[in-house]
Amino acid sequence: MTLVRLGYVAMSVHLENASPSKTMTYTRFSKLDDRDAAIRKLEQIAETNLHNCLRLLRHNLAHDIAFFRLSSKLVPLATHPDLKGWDYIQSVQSSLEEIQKFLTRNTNVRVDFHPDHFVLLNSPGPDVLKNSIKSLRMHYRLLQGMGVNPEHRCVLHVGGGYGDKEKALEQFIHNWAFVSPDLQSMIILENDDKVFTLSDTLYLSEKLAVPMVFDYHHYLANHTESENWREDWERVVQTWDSSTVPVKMHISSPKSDKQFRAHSDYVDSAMFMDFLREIKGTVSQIDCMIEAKQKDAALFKLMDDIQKYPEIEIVDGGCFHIT
DNA sequence: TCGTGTCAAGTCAAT
DNA sequence: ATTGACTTGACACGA
Repeated sequence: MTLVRLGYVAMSVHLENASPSKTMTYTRFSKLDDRDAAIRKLEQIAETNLHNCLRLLRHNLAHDIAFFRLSSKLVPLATHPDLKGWDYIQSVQSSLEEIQKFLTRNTNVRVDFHPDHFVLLNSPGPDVLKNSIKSLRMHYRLLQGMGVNPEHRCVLHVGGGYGDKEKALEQFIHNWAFVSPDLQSMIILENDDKVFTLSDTLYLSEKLAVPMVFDYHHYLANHTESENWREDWERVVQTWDSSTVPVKMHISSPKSDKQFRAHSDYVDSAMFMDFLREIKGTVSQIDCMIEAKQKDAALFKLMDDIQKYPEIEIVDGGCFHIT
């Protein structure tokens, strides 16, 4: 028997006016004459985002959803070079504490981050690496501010291929040494849909002792003939052995045959069931992050779709057993 | 209030 | 060498 919890990404299609990603672009910021007022505006936006984030967590609680990806755009321009010295954490301290209170009361809730795709740890460019580390530091501070243990809370892809995949993998290992241990401990790695397959990512995960997030959709889009995810599944699970959080994976469905890599509105329940039948019993618990255009609506629909299967025993709105 | 264009980021394919 | 696609949500602006 395996306990499965479903989660969704950053924003709700049901909760209105609750964006956690409101922003101000640098172009607009730089056009404002009063810099102090502009920074106060940024702080207001950040507070609104964090407040909406808390509203989303409450919405999730009301629907028994205990797994959630936080937006990486909570604090606009936090890592911009022109805002060096801005103590953005201090400015949103009270909002972070509100979230901390919520998470302290609801210790079963798992939150994590997936930084935008320009956070690249295997880049051969020193500036790209430096900016990536800066962004990771922001994620780390936000987690700390929310009272969340940052360990294994941040999903990254391996990065760019740079025309030589083997070299790019070794570049990751090389660059890893420049990432401080506290940031290293925050990271988990995911196979991607164009360059780094399950095997590639597993290689890094095992070498660097970083848990691996298996993305089934990416696997379908990007794997070699010799690869069969079932053969590697035990190794994926083992990368989580020393973690304090359960095994995590990503679930999504192709938009179409033509746009196979793009995310569909909803998750195909038959495909999901096929997957679950293969892995049931191999782990006691697995958290599945649903990456679908319809966000929480896709989660609700999937819960609804799978209840008809006899091996599924619904626990609550976002959680079930498979036997 | 609706649709269209712009904004950020880095990589990569195309020209 | 430069440009545009890719991706995604939000904002600016004009109708």
